[in-house]
Amino acid sequence: MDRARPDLRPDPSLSRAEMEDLQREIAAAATFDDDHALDPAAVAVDEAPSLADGLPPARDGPQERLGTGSGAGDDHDPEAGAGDDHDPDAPVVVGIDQAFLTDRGDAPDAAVSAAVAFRDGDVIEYASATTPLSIPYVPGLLAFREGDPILAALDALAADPDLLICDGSGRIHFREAGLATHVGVLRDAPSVGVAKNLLCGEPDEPTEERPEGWRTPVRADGAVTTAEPGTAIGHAFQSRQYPTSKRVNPLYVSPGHRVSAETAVDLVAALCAGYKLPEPTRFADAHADAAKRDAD
DNA sequence: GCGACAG
DNA sequence: ATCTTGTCGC
Repeated sequence: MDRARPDLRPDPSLSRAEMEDLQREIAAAATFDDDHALDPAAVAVDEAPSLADGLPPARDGPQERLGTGSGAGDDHDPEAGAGDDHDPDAPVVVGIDQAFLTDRGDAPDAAVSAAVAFRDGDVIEYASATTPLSIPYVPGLLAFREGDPILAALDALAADPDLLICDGSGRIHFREAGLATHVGVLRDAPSVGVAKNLLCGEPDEPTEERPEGWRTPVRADGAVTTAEPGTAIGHAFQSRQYPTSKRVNPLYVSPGHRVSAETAVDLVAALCAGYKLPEPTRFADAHADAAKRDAD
């Protein structure tokens, strides 16, 4: 069945009031439960792949990738020709991140979106797309600035995502409709939001100086207008910590769509392999930067 | 009116 | 997010 909702696209030309109304529709269409039995153990990344040798060539030429409806984007397959895939039936996890092109004279600012697909701990595909930006960043309305660019990168990806890891909030949002939730509902794909800063809500416990692996629920506060105060909407998660130097801040993980707050953190924990960011996000971040550098 | 606010 | 070298610590 096709439950994707392309009609709920985060159109940047909407008025602020219309954007907020659309987010309430997104939240209503979203589900913050585990309908999709995604087992964290099935997507776990045990050993962090090397960022150095994992990235695609600086400049991608025409791609002979079949399967995706073509796109305005460049992609690359690092394993082409080298058949060392492990479990071809394991779930595909896609990390997404953006880099930005600004102050380019006449050219408008643009977002360089990267999507990197992982399966059974290995990178199986890279894709990216450059999209002009029409509106500025406004707290709470991030999906209207980065949504279309993200969808363009996903369109350039041949792999079919079983889980999307977005950079930003999901349910931890004023109307429970953050970037991860918006993208997840549009594609009807399980999604999780991973943010480096807390948008709203209140952690159950102080987050300072916590050991690696520590987590605490983030509950709705007065800023979350669509949920009863106290509702668990995500978690603060200490994904990495140095033995001596105590400086790493926790990640703020929340459900995007079709995943519970508990499973969302479990999935992110399983996707972390020694670095602060989960591997799919770490690779998407690096690929977006590389694609940006190569922009002419 | 003031504060708070993902990327 | 972005502008950016060195530098402290494991």
